Amino acid sequence: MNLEKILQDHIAAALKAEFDVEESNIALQPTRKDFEGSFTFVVFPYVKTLRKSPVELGNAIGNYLVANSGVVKAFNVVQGFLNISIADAAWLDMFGGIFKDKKFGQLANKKETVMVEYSSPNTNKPLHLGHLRNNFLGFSVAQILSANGYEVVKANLVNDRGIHICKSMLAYQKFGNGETPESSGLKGDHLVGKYYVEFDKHYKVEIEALKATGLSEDDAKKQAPLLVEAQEMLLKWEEGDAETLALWNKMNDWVFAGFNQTYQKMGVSFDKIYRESNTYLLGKKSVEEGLKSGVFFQKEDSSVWIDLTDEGLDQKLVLRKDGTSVYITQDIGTADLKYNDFKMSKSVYVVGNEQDYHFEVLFKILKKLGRPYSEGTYHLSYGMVDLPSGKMKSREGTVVDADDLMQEMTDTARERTLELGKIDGFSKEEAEELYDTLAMGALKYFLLKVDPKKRMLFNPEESIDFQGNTGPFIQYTHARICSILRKAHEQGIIGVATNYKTLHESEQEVIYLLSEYPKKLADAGRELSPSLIAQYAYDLAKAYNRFYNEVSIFNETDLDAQQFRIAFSSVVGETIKKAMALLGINVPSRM
RNA sequence: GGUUCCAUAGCUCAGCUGGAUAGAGCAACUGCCUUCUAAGCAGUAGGUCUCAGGUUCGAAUCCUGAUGGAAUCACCA
Repeated sequence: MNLEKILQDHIAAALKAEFDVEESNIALQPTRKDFEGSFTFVVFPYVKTLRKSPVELGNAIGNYLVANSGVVKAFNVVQGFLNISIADAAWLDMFGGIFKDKKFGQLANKKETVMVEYSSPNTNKPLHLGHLRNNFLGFSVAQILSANGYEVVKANLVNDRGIHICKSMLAYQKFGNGETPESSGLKGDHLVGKYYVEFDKHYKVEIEALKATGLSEDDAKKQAPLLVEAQEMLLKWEEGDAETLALWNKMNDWVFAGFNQTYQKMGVSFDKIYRESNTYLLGKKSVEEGLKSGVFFQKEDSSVWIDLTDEGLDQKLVLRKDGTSVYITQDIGTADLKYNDFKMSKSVYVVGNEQDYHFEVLFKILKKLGRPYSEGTYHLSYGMVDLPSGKMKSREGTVVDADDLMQEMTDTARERTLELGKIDGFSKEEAEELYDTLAMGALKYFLLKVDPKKRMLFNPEESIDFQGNTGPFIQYTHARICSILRKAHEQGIIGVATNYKTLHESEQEVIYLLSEYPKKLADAGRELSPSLIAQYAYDLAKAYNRFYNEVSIFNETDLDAQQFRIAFSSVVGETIKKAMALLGINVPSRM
């Protein structure tokens, strides 16, 4: 049982015993640094009802705690704030519990399945910085939910068909000259992306030419031969035309090979891949069903709609007049498919906030259709990654490519590491692995430490830091701890938690943070927010570094203190490792 | 124009269901490596929490309005 809970119970008991007040919700907060104490209880709310002064109240509760709780050493009352100091023995007792608990930080099995869908790339261009945020977020949220006791299914719904895919196919057919990843040395996804850009280039020329003949911009866009041809290609694809399918398969294979390489470097993975080429026809049945039950209605031109005006939204099309699907139609069908596959109680869609409206509509439709799983659907809507110049735009060449960025990070990590010159004993492979670990640590931490809901800024002119509130800072702390543990092992010093008596202030602060880990994990799971874990890992590393600087281990003459500090360091190291793993970040044992 | 979201130090970000003198990092400045890894530690400086009202013992946090910014409002996905 943690101290906070013990205190809350005793404060409730104190209120009952001293003032006959029933209070079930006792809110504690960490004591501000400028005051003596660890936890603070605010007594203001009771001043009015009990007609006592804040000081009187604080003293009464404080005295009760010292006399009865068994964990409170002292207290002070400043204005309406009761600051509570915890006895060292109680801290150490709690630490002992954490030290023994091999499964510390793994919450109880919830016996529920959650799906986290993330990544969801288009197979017509390579991944960029925005996708990195998406992938890191999705993977991390999956890890966090898993540690919260859920069975997690990581899903990826790949958008591998549609007019945009045909655009790159067409451009390749016309201008590709049989280029392959092998012949050009270009990664598959980049090669395909090149032809997507190529399409746009020629398309624009055609539009200008048509405009010169007097057509309006809109008409020119619709009538440009390349676009018409792409649309014809899409029809052929849907009809199953062999030649078109062969090209589609070939180019998709290239893209998937490229993506897999990128996913591997990113360190993300999936349990289930859905492809839109297999799901795009789903949902039509649901529309028919909804039409019968009156959830949808049909207009004169026979297109099908849903009226969401009573929900503060608009009317929304769910089936075209020619009977073909729109985006949301297949999403309805895919939602059913996923549920049939996994029967999950929650389904998280990690998709950018530009699609807020889409998901609002989708979830309302699922609810109106009476889907049993609709209550568990959640759009994890994350903010865009902006550049100083604003939004990334592929047409203006301002897109930050994922592969390039990861490579640059690795180069920077190599440079920094070699400058510091601390890895003399490393083999070439070990060194490369370290650069990779540090590079991805810096990048992932940078993207995950920010609240997912908020948009964030990335400045390509400034390299991502390796110092301060960063991934490498936390990784460094872990490496330091490993170094201590190696030395302790050499000297035959064993970690023992029980015999130590008097805590250094920095030790107490770290124990407090350790005890908060399960709560932080639960918070992060509830909020689906890796940033809470990132912040926690930083605070823990920071507090440990202070201890490291102020307290010696190997010069300590008291054996009990020494053994405690070894136990203590190993728990901090393990906790840092676990927290970072929740972010998808590895920690090195030397750097 | 309608809807939704955002605004905290020069810059990038924290700030939990309202609590004390609003916190980190970067950048600037000052100390600390003959001692467990200085990718570290300690310190200085930096704020009208966009603005104006309101709610109350108490507001960066809740409410209203204004200003500035973003997203979205396709028979695109």
